[in-house]
Amino acid sequence: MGMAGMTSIDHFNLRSFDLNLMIAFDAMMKERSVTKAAAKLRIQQPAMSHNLSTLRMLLDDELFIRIGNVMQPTAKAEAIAVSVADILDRAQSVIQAKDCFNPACAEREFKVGFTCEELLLLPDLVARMAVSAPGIRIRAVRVFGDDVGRALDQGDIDLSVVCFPLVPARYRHQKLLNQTLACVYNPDLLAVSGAPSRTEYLAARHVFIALQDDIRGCVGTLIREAGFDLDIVVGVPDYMAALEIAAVSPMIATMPDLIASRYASRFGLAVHPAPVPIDLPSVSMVWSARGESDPAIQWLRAEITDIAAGITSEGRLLAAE
DNA sequence: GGGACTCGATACTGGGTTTC
DNA sequence: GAAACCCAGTATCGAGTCCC
Repeated sequence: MGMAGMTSIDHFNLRSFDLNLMIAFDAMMKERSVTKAAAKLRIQQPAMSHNLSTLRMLLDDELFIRIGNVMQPTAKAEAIAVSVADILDRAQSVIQAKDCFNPACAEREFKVGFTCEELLLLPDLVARMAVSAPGIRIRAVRVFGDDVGRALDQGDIDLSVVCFPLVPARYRHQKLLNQTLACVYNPDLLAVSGAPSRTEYLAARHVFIALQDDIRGCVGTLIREAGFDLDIVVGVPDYMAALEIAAVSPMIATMPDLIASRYASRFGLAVHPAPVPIDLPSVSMVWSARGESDPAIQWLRAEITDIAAGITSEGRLLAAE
């Protein structure tokens, strides 16, 4: 055994350290299974097991402990995981750096996760690409909560645009847009003149965006937590459906002001600030260390940031009221 | 409780590469 | 060119879990 006597990290240097072990470690952190990590790296399970045992010897730590069917990382594994992922991302970017990203001639598909903000940013992004980056394709993916981090880790998405405030510290993030709460309704169907009073708002029937199980959705839940009990009749999975329902029914649709001010006029709907004191979380962009160093993703981030800045500078219909 | 199944670890082997 | 070494493969075992 060539490494006989090499029992701790004190006894090796980078010259003797197989950097593939870092890839193995990273795969274990992401898959939490020797078999799955092996499949991910396209090697057999014993080879992966051997990699793990080598890592255990070199780092003088169990690194992963089997608990049930899951290989749980130890405190030491957790402590070094972010640094290892960062090193691998940087190495990848160095290797890819010679292919300097040129959007005008690049052929690439980006996978972008959205919780529900694609209507705000995607149309402008696609319009820009049609002119300046015709070889770029965008695949929008629906993501929620913890799925964002998982999808970023596994490379299922290149970056994500989210509207919830909790972003794990290991990911980079940037605030794109502040938003307030708006309500829209068809003035021909709902007996409200001008901006609805709080009494009128609370007395109305409502349609909300409900992306998951609860008919109230995130916004409806915020409103209830603020002490307002609304008669929510319909929960729909997208803004366009809510707008269409509000257009043909005597109902109020409540949604972020940026969506409302952009799309309500197409349905002949009146737009006003929602008369409930709710602070909506801002819209943020989240990406991993890979997105930090990948020139292509850097370009995409810059495009999205620029579009968001344009939306902000256009002025806020509701803020002006 | 016991059998079936899953999954990780270990022993051994063979192919490819490196070193002398 | 032969020996040493490295790496990943197969075969097998044991521990844990699931399900009847």
